[in-house]
Amino acid sequence: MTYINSLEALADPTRRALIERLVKGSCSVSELNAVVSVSQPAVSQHLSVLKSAGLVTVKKEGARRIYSLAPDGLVELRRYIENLWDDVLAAFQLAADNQA
Amino acid sequence: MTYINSLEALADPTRRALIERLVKGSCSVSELNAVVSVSQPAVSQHLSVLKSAGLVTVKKEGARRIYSLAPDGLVELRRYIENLWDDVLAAFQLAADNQA
DNA sequence: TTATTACATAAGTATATACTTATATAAGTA
DNA sequence: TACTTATATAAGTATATACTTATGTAATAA
Repeated sequence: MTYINSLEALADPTRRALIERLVKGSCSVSELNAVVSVSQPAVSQHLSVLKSAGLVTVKKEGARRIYSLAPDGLVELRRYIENLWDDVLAAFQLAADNQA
Repeated sequence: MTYINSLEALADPTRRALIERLVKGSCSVSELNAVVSVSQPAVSQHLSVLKSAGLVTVKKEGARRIYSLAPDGLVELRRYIENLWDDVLAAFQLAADNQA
Protein backbone atom coordinates (compact mmCIF):
# COMPACT_ATOMS: atom_id res chain seq x y z
CA MET A 1 0.00 0.00 0.00
CA THR A 2 2.01 2.93 -1.35
CA TYR A 3 1.25 6.29 -2.93
CA ILE A 4 1.26 4.54 -6.29
CA ASN A 5 -1.82 2.49 -5.35
CA SER A 6 -3.71 5.61 -4.30
CA LEU A 7 -2.62 7.45 -7.43
CA GLU A 8 -3.79 4.66 -9.71
CA ALA A 9 -6.97 4.16 -7.69
CA LEU A 10 -7.91 7.84 -7.96
CA ALA A 11 -7.05 8.01 -11.66
CA ASP A 12 -10.31 6.24 -12.50
CA PRO A 13 -13.42 8.46 -12.77
CA THR A 14 -15.82 5.82 -11.46
CA ARG A 15 -13.69 5.29 -8.37
CA ARG A 16 -13.49 9.04 -7.82
CA ALA A 17 -17.29 9.17 -8.00
CA LEU A 18 -17.49 6.50 -5.29
CA ILE A 19 -15.05 8.46 -3.14
CA GLU A 20 -17.07 11.67 -3.66
CA ARG A 21 -20.16 9.83 -2.46
CA LEU A 22 -18.35 8.50 0.60
CA VAL A 23 -17.21 12.02 1.49
CA LYS A 24 -20.88 12.69 2.29
CA GLY A 25 -20.97 9.70 4.62
CA SER A 26 -20.47 5.95 4.93
CA CYS A 27 -22.90 3.76 3.03
CA SER A 28 -23.64 0.35 1.56
CA VAL A 29 -22.61 -1.06 -1.82
CA SER A 30 -26.10 -0.67 -3.24
CA GLU A 31 -26.13 2.99 -2.24
CA LEU A 32 -22.76 3.44 -3.92
CA ASN A 33 -24.09 1.61 -6.95
CA ALA A 34 -26.84 4.21 -7.24
CA VAL A 35 -24.42 7.06 -7.95
CA VAL A 36 -22.58 5.41 -10.85
CA SER A 37 -23.86 3.93 -14.10
CA VAL A 38 -22.11 0.56 -13.95
CA SER A 39 -23.19 -2.85 -12.70
CA GLN A 40 -23.05 -3.96 -9.07
CA PRO A 41 -20.11 -6.32 -9.65
CA ALA A 42 -18.18 -3.44 -11.21
CA VAL A 43 -18.77 -1.40 -8.06
CA SER A 44 -17.55 -4.27 -5.89
CA GLN A 45 -14.42 -4.53 -8.03
CA HIS A 46 -13.74 -0.81 -7.74
CA LEU A 47 -14.29 -0.97 -3.99
CA SER A 48 -11.76 -3.77 -3.84
CA VAL A 49 -9.19 -1.53 -5.53
CA LEU A 50 -9.98 1.37 -3.20
CA LYS A 51 -9.68 -0.96 -0.22
CA SER A 52 -6.31 -2.28 -1.38
CA ALA A 53 -5.14 1.31 -1.72
CA GLY A 54 -6.19 2.01 1.87
CA LEU A 55 -8.68 4.65 0.78
CA VAL A 56 -11.74 2.90 2.23
CA THR A 57 -12.61 0.40 4.93
CA VAL A 58 -15.56 -1.99 5.28
CA LYS A 59 -17.60 -3.29 8.13
CA LYS A 60 -20.35 -5.88 7.97
CA GLU A 61 -23.79 -4.82 9.10
CA GLY A 62 -26.12 -7.74 8.67
CA ALA A 63 -26.22 -8.65 5.01
CA ARG A 64 -24.84 -5.28 4.01
CA ARG A 65 -21.28 -3.97 3.83
CA ILE A 66 -20.83 -0.41 4.97
CA TYR A 67 -17.94 1.33 3.27
CA SER A 68 -16.21 4.34 4.82
CA LEU A 69 -13.38 6.63 3.83
CA ALA A 70 -9.99 5.89 5.37
CA PRO A 71 -7.09 8.35 5.63
CA ASP A 72 -4.39 5.66 5.41
CA GLY A 73 -4.10 5.57 1.64
CA LEU A 74 -3.90 9.33 1.34
CA VAL A 75 -1.02 9.81 3.77
CA GLU A 76 1.72 8.79 1.37
CA LEU A 77 0.06 10.21 -1.74
CA ARG A 78 -0.31 13.55 -0.01
CA ARG A 79 3.36 13.49 0.96
CA TYR A 80 4.38 12.50 -2.58
CA ILE A 81 2.45 15.38 -4.12
CA GLU A 82 3.81 17.86 -1.58
CA ASN A 83 7.40 16.73 -2.19
CA LEU A 84 6.88 16.87 -5.94
CA TRP A 85 5.39 20.33 -5.57
CA ASP A 86 8.44 21.52 -3.64
CA ASP A 87 10.80 19.98 -6.19
CA VAL A 88 8.92 21.44 -9.13
CA LEU A 89 8.84 24.89 -7.59
CA ALA A 90 12.58 24.71 -6.91
CA ALA A 91 13.29 23.56 -10.47
CA PHE A 92 11.01 26.24 -11.83
CA GLN A 93 12.73 28.92 -9.77
CA LEU A 94 16.15 27.71 -10.89
CA ALA A 95 15.11 27.82 -14.53
CA ALA A 96 13.73 31.32 -14.06
CA ASP A 97 17.00 32.45 -12.47
CA ASN A 98 19.03 30.98 -15.32
CA GLN A 99 16.75 32.73 -17.76
CA ALA A 100 17.40 36.12 -16.17
CA MET B 1 -6.01 21.20 -18.00
CA THR B 2 -7.54 20.06 -14.73
CA TYR B 3 -6.44 17.99 -11.76
CA ILE B 4 -7.77 14.94 -13.60
CA ASN B 5 -5.16 15.34 -16.34
CA SER B 6 -2.33 15.52 -13.81
CA LEU B 7 -3.74 12.58 -11.88
CA GLU B 8 -3.94 10.41 -14.98
CA ALA B 9 -0.57 11.63 -16.22
CA LEU B 10 1.15 10.75 -12.93
CA ALA B 11 -0.61 7.38 -12.71
CA ASP B 12 1.78 5.95 -15.32
CA PRO B 13 5.14 4.67 -14.02
CA THR B 14 7.09 5.65 -17.14
CA ARG B 15 5.81 9.20 -16.95
CA ARG B 16 6.67 9.36 -13.26
CA ALA B 17 10.20 8.23 -14.14
CA LEU B 18 10.46 11.09 -16.64
CA ILE B 19 9.24 13.54 -14.00
CA GLU B 20 11.77 12.19 -11.49
CA ARG B 21 14.53 12.80 -14.02
CA LEU B 22 13.34 16.33 -14.67
CA VAL B 23 13.36 17.06 -10.94
CA LYS B 24 17.17 16.85 -11.24
CA GLY B 25 17.14 19.41 -14.03
CA SER B 26 15.85 20.24 -17.49
CA CYS B 27 17.09 18.08 -20.33
CA SER B 28 16.54 16.87 -23.89
CA VAL B 29 14.33 14.04 -25.13
CA SER B 30 17.30 11.76 -25.74
CA GLU B 31 18.49 12.30 -22.17
CA LEU B 32 15.00 11.47 -20.93
CA ASN B 33 14.97 8.44 -23.19
CA ALA B 34 18.09 7.19 -21.43
CA VAL B 35 16.35 6.78 -18.08
CA VAL B 36 13.46 4.61 -19.30
CA SER B 37 13.41 1.35 -21.22
CA VAL B 38 11.01 2.29 -23.98
CA SER B 39 11.50 3.61 -27.51
CA GLN B 40 12.08 7.27 -28.36
CA PRO B 41 8.60 7.70 -29.90
CA ALA B 42 7.08 6.34 -26.68
CA VAL B 43 8.98 9.00 -24.73
CA SER B 44 7.71 11.72 -27.08
CA GLN B 45 4.16 10.46 -26.58
CA HIS B 46 4.52 10.48 -22.80
CA LEU B 47 5.99 13.98 -22.93
CA SER B 48 2.99 15.07 -24.96
CA VAL B 49 0.69 13.81 -22.19
CA LEU B 50 2.75 15.54 -19.50
CA LYS B 51 2.71 18.75 -21.52
CA SER B 52 -1.07 18.60 -21.96
CA ALA B 53 -1.37 18.15 -18.20
CA GLY B 54 0.74 21.26 -17.65
CA LEU B 55 3.41 19.31 -15.81
CA VAL B 56 6.23 20.16 -18.25
CA THR B 57 7.15 22.82 -20.76
CA VAL B 58 9.42 22.70 -23.83
CA LYS B 59 11.76 25.10 -25.50
CA LYS B 60 13.65 24.59 -28.73
CA GLU B 61 17.40 24.74 -28.54
CA GLY B 62 18.76 24.10 -32.01
CA ALA B 63 17.66 20.65 -33.09
CA ARG B 64 16.94 19.62 -29.52
CA ARG B 65 13.88 20.15 -27.32
CA ILE B 66 14.64 20.95 -23.73
CA TYR B 67 11.91 19.82 -21.35
CA SER B 68 11.44 21.39 -17.92
CA LEU B 69 9.10 20.87 -15.01
CA ALA B 70 6.17 23.26 -14.74
CA PRO B 71 4.13 23.97 -11.60
CA ASP B 72 0.88 24.72 -13.49
CA GLY B 73 -0.40 21.15 -13.67
CA LEU B 74 0.25 20.51 -10.01
CA VAL B 75 -1.68 23.49 -8.68
CA GLU B 76 -5.12 21.97 -9.04
CA LEU B 77 -4.05 18.42 -8.26
CA ARG B 78 -2.44 19.60 -5.06
CA ARG B 79 -5.61 21.45 -4.10
CA TYR B 80 -7.75 18.40 -4.94
CA ILE B 81 -5.64 16.12 -2.73
CA GLU B 82 -5.63 18.63 0.12
CA ASN B 83 -9.42 19.04 -0.05
CA LEU B 84 -9.88 15.29 -0.22
CA TRP B 85 -7.55 14.89 2.74
CA ASP B 86 -9.59 17.36 4.78
CA ASP B 87 -12.86 15.66 3.81
CA VAL B 88 -11.52 12.20 4.57
CA LEU B 89 -10.19 13.28 7.94
CA ALA B 90 -13.55 14.87 8.79
CA ALA B 91 -15.44 11.75 7.71
CA PHE B 92 -13.04 9.56 9.64
CA GLN B 93 -13.42 11.67 12.76
CA LEU B 94 -17.21 11.58 12.44
CA ALA B 95 -17.17 7.79 12.10
CA ALA B 96 -14.91 7.51 15.15
CA ASP B 97 -17.27 9.73 17.17
CA ASN B 98 -20.28 7.65 16.15
CA GLN B 99 -18.39 4.53 17.16
CA ALA B 100 -17.73 5.87 20.67
C1' DT C 1 24.76 18.64 -51.50
C1' DT C 2 24.31 14.40 -48.82
C1' DA C 3 24.38 12.49 -44.37
C1' DT C 4 23.41 12.48 -39.63
C1' DT C 5 21.28 13.80 -35.41
C1' DA C 6 17.11 14.94 -32.75
C1' DC C 7 12.58 14.70 -32.33
C1' DA C 8 7.60 14.20 -33.68
C1' DT C 9 3.84 11.94 -35.99
C1' DA C 10 1.38 7.94 -38.20
C1' DA C 11 -0.40 3.61 -37.98
C1' DG C 12 -0.81 -0.65 -36.21
C1' DT C 13 -0.29 -4.12 -32.11
C1' DA C 14 -0.43 -5.85 -27.59
C1' DT C 15 -1.89 -5.64 -23.10
C1' DA C 16 -3.91 -3.87 -18.94
C1' DT C 17 -8.12 -2.86 -17.08
C1' DA C 18 -12.86 -1.55 -16.80
C1' DC C 19 -16.67 -3.65 -17.95
C1' DT C 20 -20.25 -7.42 -18.72
C1' DT C 21 -23.22 -11.73 -17.44
C1' DA C 22 -23.49 -15.68 -14.64
C1' DT C 23 -23.08 -17.63 -10.32
C1' DA C 24 -21.84 -18.34 -5.44
C1' DT C 25 -22.52 -17.11 -0.58
C1' DA C 26 -24.54 -15.24 3.29
C1' DA C 27 -28.19 -12.83 5.75
C1' DG C 28 -32.80 -11.49 6.25
C1' DT C 29 -38.02 -12.58 5.21
C1' DA C 30 -42.44 -14.99 4.32
C1' DT D 1 -38.54 -24.36 4.53
C1' DA D 2 -38.22 -21.51 0.18
C1' DC D 3 -37.49 -16.79 -1.38
C1' DT D 4 -35.51 -12.50 -1.65
C1' DT D 5 -31.88 -9.14 -0.76
C1' DA D 6 -27.03 -7.80 -0.55
C1' DT D 7 -22.62 -8.51 -1.98
C1' DA D 8 -18.58 -10.96 -3.82
C1' DT D 9 -16.26 -13.84 -7.13
C1' DA D 10 -15.55 -16.12 -11.75
C1' DA D 11 -14.88 -15.83 -16.38
C1' DG D 12 -15.07 -13.77 -20.51
C1' DT D 13 -15.33 -9.28 -23.50
C1' DA D 14 -14.41 -4.75 -24.99
C1' DT D 15 -11.81 -0.84 -24.97
C1' DA D 16 -8.38 2.47 -23.63
C1' DT D 17 -3.71 3.10 -23.69
C1' DA D 18 1.10 2.06 -23.71
C1' DC D 19 3.82 0.27 -26.81
C1' DT D 20 6.04 -0.92 -31.41
C1' DT D 21 8.11 0.05 -36.28
C1' DA D 22 8.12 3.13 -40.03
C1' DT D 23 8.37 7.59 -41.63
C1' DG D 24 8.37 12.72 -41.72
C1' DT D 25 10.65 17.11 -40.56
C1' DA D 26 13.95 20.21 -38.99
C1' DA D 27 18.63 21.38 -37.63
C1' DT D 28 23.49 20.45 -37.76
C1' DA D 29 27.69 18.42 -39.94
C1' DA D 30 30.67 16.71 -43.55
